[in-house]
Amino acid sequence: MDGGDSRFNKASNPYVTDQEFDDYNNVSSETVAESPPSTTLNDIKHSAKKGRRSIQKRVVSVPIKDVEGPRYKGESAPPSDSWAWRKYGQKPIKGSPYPRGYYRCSSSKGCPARKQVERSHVDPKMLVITYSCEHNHPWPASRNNSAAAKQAAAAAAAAETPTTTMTALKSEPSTSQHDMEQESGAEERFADLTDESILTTGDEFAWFGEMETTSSTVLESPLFTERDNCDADVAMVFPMKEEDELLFADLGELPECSFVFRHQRNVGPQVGIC
DNA sequence: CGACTTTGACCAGCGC
DNA sequence: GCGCTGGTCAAAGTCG
Repeated sequence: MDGGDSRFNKASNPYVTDQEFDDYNNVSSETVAESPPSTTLNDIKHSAKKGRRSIQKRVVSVPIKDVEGPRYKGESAPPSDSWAWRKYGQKPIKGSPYPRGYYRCSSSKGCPARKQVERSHVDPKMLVITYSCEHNHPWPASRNNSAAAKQAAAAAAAAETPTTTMTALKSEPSTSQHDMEQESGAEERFADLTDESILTTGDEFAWFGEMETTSSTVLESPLFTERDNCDADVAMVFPMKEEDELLFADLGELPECSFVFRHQRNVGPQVGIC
């Protein structure tokens, strides 16, 4: 559980607070079907309900600015990615003063993707979003069905020269991150990205090319990383442009940065830094 | 009117 | 086996 510190580095990541770091160490993310319970992770055990499904989880921690939208007066912020999420429950969580909201993907019928949104009890300014999806679940083919996606596309059209930074870490099972980076060339792949670069990482992200001009939008969905299964790992960070902030103002919170953490079998968590 | 949120109840897994 | 807790369901209410 100590690997990945270098990636989850507070020194290099201004948004990683002690609390976040602690949260990461405790509940960062896990693959339920594969998680080696070497430590007593109560939160994980309770939240994962392992054995129920073969699901994978991913924790995204985002800073909160003004998350309270007109319809969202609860403790937790609404989803802020490019997919439609429907809230289906809310529960107070033991040990946390903030309730946890349960959201289900409504971008497409039968989409099993879910996410849990809760404020970090140690840092109320941070929002912890836990994505989960069933293993081998085929993600919806068309993500433009959602209204949010359409608005994102509209924003994309408005953005002339998007400044997009993308950090993608796609791992292969049983490979170290170093090997992974060398093999996948993730860094090299994006090293020479320019403002006009089309962000593509293969078929998995082919759809992303359609949305790559959404510059400012922080896309942080499981849909983002897997289409055919939940094995890929991606951390993406999109700096927010001012004009885009205006465009997205009525969509609720669009955090400037997000961090996608995930444990690998032998790698540890990944982190995207903006 | 449809889509969504809210909220209480119910169910299932886990620890003791 | 029991109690605790998290996750989900479903009815009712709200909003655009």
